[in-house]
Amino acid sequence: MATDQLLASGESLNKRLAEKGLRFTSQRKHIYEVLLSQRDHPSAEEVFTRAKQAKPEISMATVYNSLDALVKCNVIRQVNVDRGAAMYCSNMNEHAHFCCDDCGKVFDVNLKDSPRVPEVDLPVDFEVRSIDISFHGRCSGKCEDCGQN
Amino acid sequence: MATDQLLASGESLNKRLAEKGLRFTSQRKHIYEVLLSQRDHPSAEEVFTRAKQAKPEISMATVYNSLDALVKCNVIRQVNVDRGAAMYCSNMNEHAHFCCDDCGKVFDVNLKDSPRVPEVDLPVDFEVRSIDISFHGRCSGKCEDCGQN
DNA sequence: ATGACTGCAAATACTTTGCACATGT
DNA sequence: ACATGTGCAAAGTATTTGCAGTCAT
Repeated sequence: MATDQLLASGESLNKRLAEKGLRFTSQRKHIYEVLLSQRDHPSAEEVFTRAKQAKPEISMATVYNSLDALVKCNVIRQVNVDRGAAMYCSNMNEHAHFCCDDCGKVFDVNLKDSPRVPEVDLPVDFEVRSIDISFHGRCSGKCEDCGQN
Repeated sequence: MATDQLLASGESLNKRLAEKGLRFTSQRKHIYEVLLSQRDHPSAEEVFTRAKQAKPEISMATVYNSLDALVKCNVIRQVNVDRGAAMYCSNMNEHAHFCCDDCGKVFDVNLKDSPRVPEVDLPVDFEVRSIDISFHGRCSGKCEDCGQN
C-alpha cells in the first residue's frame, strides 16, 4: 500500500476514533492498515496472524478490542454469515456479501441502482444504524474449491 | 399450538426432509415444534433448554444436528446478527431482521412491496439459495431494556 | 440390512475478562 | 493526571467430533 494512502487513512482514522471518544493507538492504526492492505474478509484470528507479522507483540485481546473500535467508528464492517468466526470487511462502499456455502468464501457484490436498499416497515421509534445484506449459495466456476469447471 | 397444525407441519416436515435425503426423527420433529410454538429467535442453547422440557434425554449435539437439518430442508432459517450464538427463526415468510444493539433483541420486520429484495450484480455462474437482510440499530421505546421511555 | 441419527463426553474454536502496566489526551 | 488501551493468561461461550448403540428406510 502506498505511503500517502497510509498516512491519509491514518489521519482520517484518528479523527474518526476521536469522534466516538476512542483513542488513536498504534495497534488500531496497524490493524486498520492490515485490513486495508488485503481486502478480503479475514476472521479475528486471521487478522491477528497478519498483524503479528509486523507487530509480533500484539495480542488477541487487542485485536478484538481494535476491531470493535474500528467497527464503532465506522471504518470497517463486521460480517456475520454463519456460525463460527465473524469476519471483517474494510470496503465501506454500499455493497452486499455473497457467501459460498460450499467453499466458505465471501465475496463483495454490488447492489444494482434503483432502490438499492430495501425499505421496511419499522416502528417509528426504531433507529437504524446499518444494514447488512448477505446472499448464500454457490460460487462454482469462479472458485477452484467448488470444483466442476 | 393446535394439534392439526402440529400434525400438518409434521407431515410436511417429513416430506421436506426426505427431499433432501434427510431422515424424519422424533427429535427433529420435536425441535421443529418447539420452534413453531414460540416464534422468537432462540439460540441453539435456548432451543436445547426448551426441547428438554418434553424430551429430557435430548442432547446438544442432536439439537445442532436437527437445526442444521431443518435449515437445510428450508423449514427454518439461521440468523447471524453478531459474534456469539446463532439464532433460529421459524418464520419462513419473506422478511428481514432488526437487531437492537442495545438490548440484543431481534425483531422480524416486513419488507415493503415494490422491489422487495435488492438486485445484485453477480457472476452468471453464482447460484443464490437465500438472502438475509438485517438491520442494526436501537429499538428504544418498544423495549423496556432500552430504557428512556 | 444398512446407513443415517442419537446421546454422551471430550475436544476444539471463538470470544471475553481481570489485572498490572503503558500510553493518549 | 487520569481514563483508556495493551498484553498476558485464564475463564467463559459456542460448536464440533468420535464412538457405540439405535432407528428410519
